[in-house]
Amino acid sequence: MIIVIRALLAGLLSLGMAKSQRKKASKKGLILHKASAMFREKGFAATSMRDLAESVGIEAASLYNHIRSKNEILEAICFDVANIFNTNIEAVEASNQKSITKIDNLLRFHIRQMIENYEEVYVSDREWKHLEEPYLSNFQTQRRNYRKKFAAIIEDGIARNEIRKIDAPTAVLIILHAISGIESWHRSKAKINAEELENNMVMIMIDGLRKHS
Amino acid sequence: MIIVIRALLAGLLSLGMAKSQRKKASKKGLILHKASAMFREKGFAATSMRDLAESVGIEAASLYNHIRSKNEILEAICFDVANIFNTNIEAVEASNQKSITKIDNLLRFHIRQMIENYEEVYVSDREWKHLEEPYLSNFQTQRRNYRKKFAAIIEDGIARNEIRKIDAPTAVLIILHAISGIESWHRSKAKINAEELENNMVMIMIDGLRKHS
DNA sequence: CCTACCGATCGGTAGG
DNA sequence: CCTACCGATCGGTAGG
Repeated sequence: MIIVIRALLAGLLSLGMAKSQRKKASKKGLILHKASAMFREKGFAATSMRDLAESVGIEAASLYNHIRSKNEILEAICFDVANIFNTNIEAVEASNQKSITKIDNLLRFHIRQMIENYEEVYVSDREWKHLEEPYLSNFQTQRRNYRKKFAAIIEDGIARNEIRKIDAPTAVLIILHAISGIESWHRSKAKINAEELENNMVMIMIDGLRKHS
Repeated sequence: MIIVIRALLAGLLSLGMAKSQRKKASKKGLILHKASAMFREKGFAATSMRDLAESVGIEAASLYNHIRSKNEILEAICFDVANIFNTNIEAVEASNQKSITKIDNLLRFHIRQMIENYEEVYVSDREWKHLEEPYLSNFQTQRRNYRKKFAAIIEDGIARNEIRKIDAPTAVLIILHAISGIESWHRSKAKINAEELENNMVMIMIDGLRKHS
């Protein structure tokens, strides 16, 4: 239990740190960050340990002084990100806010994570299929639980008459995937800035496209 | 030009056919369909030609009597899907409907394609990064153009006062990614049926989550 | 952290 | 469509 909390805090801290700090913190941290960038760019399966070693600036064999295997790298990335989101949704759940505000908060947290912690969040979202057992099942369970919590908040909002009558799991699906669209924004040199992007996304998701005149 | 039109029609026809028909049509068709399923499940890079051959029921070497290379398979899948969506958006563009109706149509077309033609659409959306030049650049250009056309329809809706004042490219980003969320629905044995899913998605995207009482 | 190297597997070809 | 096989590259280890 203590170990879980420590791992969670470590994850929060390392991902909250500025990039330079995170990199300098340890060689392992540098490896994880370089790996995130390469896994996002080329995919986990298409990234070789030799590719990764080159971007870190050492020989492939030397990587194994810091990590046990290629899969361990993916595990570290995926579970760090999962911990961050789990911690946040628990805080939001526990707060005494209106449902629509809770959703607004979750939305903005997701968007900011996607912008500030881009490579890791992206990899966690798209490459987790390459995890091996028992990590794969563990991750899938966490994912399912997160969505259930999110859906419960929406259901609650419907019951309180703050949110229109929709299928909550479908709404969660849409929201989570919509946010992953920031990937394209991130890559396209952003015509609009991060704040505008966030406000636009929240507005579209919460109030929709149609103008109610 | 004639070749382009033929390829386009062939794509439309083969993807419009029932699965049994498509499979029987040719061994190449069977290979493409099995490849779509495997590329979706494991990713392009993690799928070997030996895996694919086994699922088709022949030896790996025999695949090369029907296709030229592993990459050619990905090209066939990606460009078939791209053609289908390009053809549709051109038809929608040319129609004389209200902007909000055009968007509704595009949304429903995407959702239906994602449901009926799941493996291929998914692969085209997530695995195109593994295309090689010049196909990669060609595909990216088609993608960019599609989004521009979609954004132009939204801009038009804003100008006509049918759509609220939002950043159109951001809206396109959200919409396209939101729809790819159907992947999760598809895999999760659907608590709600396809029609309900479609209506829920359209309602959420067009009118938002918040209830305007 | 490196050199040297392992067995396994990859995409693909030759020849029938 | 198969058997037999190619060179290249993979993740990872031994030993220093």
